[in-house]
Amino acid sequence: MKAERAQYAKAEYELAAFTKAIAHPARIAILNILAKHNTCICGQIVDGLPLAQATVSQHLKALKNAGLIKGSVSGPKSCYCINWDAFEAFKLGFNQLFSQLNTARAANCC
Amino acid sequence: MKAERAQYAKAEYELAAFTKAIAHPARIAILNILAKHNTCICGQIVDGLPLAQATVSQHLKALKNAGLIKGSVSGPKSCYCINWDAFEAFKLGFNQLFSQLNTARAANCC
DNA sequence: TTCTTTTATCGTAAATCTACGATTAATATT
DNA sequence: AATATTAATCGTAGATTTACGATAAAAGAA
Repeated sequence: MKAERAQYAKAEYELAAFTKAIAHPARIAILNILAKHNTCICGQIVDGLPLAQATVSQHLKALKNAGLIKGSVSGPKSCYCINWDAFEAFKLGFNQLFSQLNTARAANCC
Repeated sequence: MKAERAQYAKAEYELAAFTKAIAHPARIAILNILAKHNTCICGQIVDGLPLAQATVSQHLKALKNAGLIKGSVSGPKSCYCINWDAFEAFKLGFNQLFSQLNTARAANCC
């Protein structure tokens, strides 16, 4: 792999990180579960997924690292919920990047 | 790896596929270039990226496979442009999945 | 204290991704 | 026809991701 010798724009890195975090059906399913509850839920996530507990924990970690969910662990229980602010930030970044959408579209396109 | 024994919702697969396609700064940079031109551009993409031609071609292929860009190859030249319809579809799916955003947010959250 | 429950972490195997140089393919150009 | 240009494809090395079982940790219940 190339030694990351050149760069992209900051916004590009950020959007890539965000989309990478949700680029897996299991993680989207987790977000769905959290969104439906719209409150902190403790456990119950593993039950709704076709994955081993360790794997779900791993996915949760990924989502948390990306800032998409918030979680408070207290002893044997963990509570997770969606970090809506992060999603709003993403929405903004996404729209900024592709603001042309819904306005002008190329007519002379393939 | 588990033998994919269980599934997620169709919408979850689709959104995951979409986000996976743009989960890389190089591919977002490509989309940016295309969005700025807002018309078919032939080549010029490699020049704007810190990657080898083969790698860029690979990324273009990924974007095309995901349906995010359209491309017409004619001999030694290739023309690419953004498939805006796909982006609108994504926007829809994304908002569907997280429609709670901007409406009710959990007060009793972590 | 000992057991149970819940979840994170460790170690690891297999799959996928990312990058590259080299080559091939398809046209233009000379 | 021979050469040059442009971009796709091939083969491949190394990194990352994804999944799992096993284990550890943390706290409540017995």
